[in-house]
Amino acid sequence: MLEENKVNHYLDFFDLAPEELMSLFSLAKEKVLKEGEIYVKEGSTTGKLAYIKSGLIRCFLLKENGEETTVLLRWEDQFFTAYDTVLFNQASRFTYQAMEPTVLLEADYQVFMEFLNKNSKFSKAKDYFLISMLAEMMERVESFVLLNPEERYLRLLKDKPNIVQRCPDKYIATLLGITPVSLSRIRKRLANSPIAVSKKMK
Amino acid sequence: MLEENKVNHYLDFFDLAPEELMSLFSLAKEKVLKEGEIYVKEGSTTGKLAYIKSGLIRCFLLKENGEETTVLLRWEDQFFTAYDTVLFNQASRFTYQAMEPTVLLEADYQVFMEFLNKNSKFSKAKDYFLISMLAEMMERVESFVLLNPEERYLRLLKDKPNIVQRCPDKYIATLLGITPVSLSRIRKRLANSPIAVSKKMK
DNA sequence: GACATTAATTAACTTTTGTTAATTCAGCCT
DNA sequence: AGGCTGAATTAACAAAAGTTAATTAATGTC
Repeated sequence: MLEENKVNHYLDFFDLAPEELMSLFSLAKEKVLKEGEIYVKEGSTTGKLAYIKSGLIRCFLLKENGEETTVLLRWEDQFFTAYDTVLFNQASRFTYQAMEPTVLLEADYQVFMEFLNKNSKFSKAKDYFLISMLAEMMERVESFVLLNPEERYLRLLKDKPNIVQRCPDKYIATLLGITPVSLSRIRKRLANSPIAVSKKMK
Repeated sequence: MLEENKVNHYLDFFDLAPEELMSLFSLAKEKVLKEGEIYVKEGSTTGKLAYIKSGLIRCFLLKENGEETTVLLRWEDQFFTAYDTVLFNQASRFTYQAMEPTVLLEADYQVFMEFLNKNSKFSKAKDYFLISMLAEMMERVESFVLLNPEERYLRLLKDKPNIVQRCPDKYIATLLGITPVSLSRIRKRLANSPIAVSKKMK
């Protein structure tokens, strides 16, 4: 289960009765991951939906040359799925790995969605999470078309400082669409001219 | 209204009765845009949802230096909204402009959503369009973290050749996160070594 | 058809990134 | 403490992208 303050937040925010929220949780089972543990491996076809109670999950793709590219990070209070499995019915091209000790609530995607569809009160919650995810992806697309790598890094630092801290730089680099070497150079540039930082942050 | 084949497709795909689909259309009114016409201007606060019957809409942002960056293209059979207005209740940072003669079906976002929520049969359709949009944004994020500009251009050419054709290169360039000058160079490189093209397309 | 306007290309130059490899740094283990 | 491991930094060079401006091509207008 969730902590009491989160439970109350969801009850209030989505206007649910306690029994309704409980019936949702009854569909999910808890899963504990150690730091570094793989949750979904590339090639997997399990259509699970997971809610992150605590921790940090990294979604990455293994390229032909053996290098990893981090595509997505998900953290506490967010949902995630192996999205090409669930949306396109394909084997997952990505691997999902815990970056920290992580606790998930896991349910079958189809079962969960059908359950949500049966009760219209859940539909608001479903929309909320879908739209949150969509908004986040739009913001990311924006950051790619509007900002250069240095500006993207500064924005990420500003918007999600604790996520940057919890994740090695090499993963942050590929998340930003650049190489770890390049990120290191950007960090050096910024350290040498802190004026530039505040100017760009405005 | 829509053409008959599209109507039939939606009736079938979402398992709706003709009256149900009609009741949806009754919420919307048609709007015709000339080529180049502005549909939503930066700073607008109108929370409309639009379905594109035909045509092509460009969503762009005007930067401080006066340059336009194209953030998003939407075309026939897709929905779109001034998303920062609807999702975050802000004045739109973006302008939405018709690239071609365009016909929209337009409805008030809040009214439309409340209507959809009243009938669970519409919920499948709502999810479908939300998830389609999400999937498209995820694919775009992927293309930014996994591909370089040349590869992004080749992929766009491959996946959406007719959209590339219908839109001036300078808008395609900023959509890919690069400058028009750079896109022109990429096109030249590809023209000079067509072998590279087929290799990269594999 | 000549002119005006805008898009696309080319050129010249600067800045940044990618690549590969070497070096330094930091955490961890026994 | 010493040594191992992987992350981060640095270096050196090649390749690509940004910037500004000039040139060419394409399109529409009178």
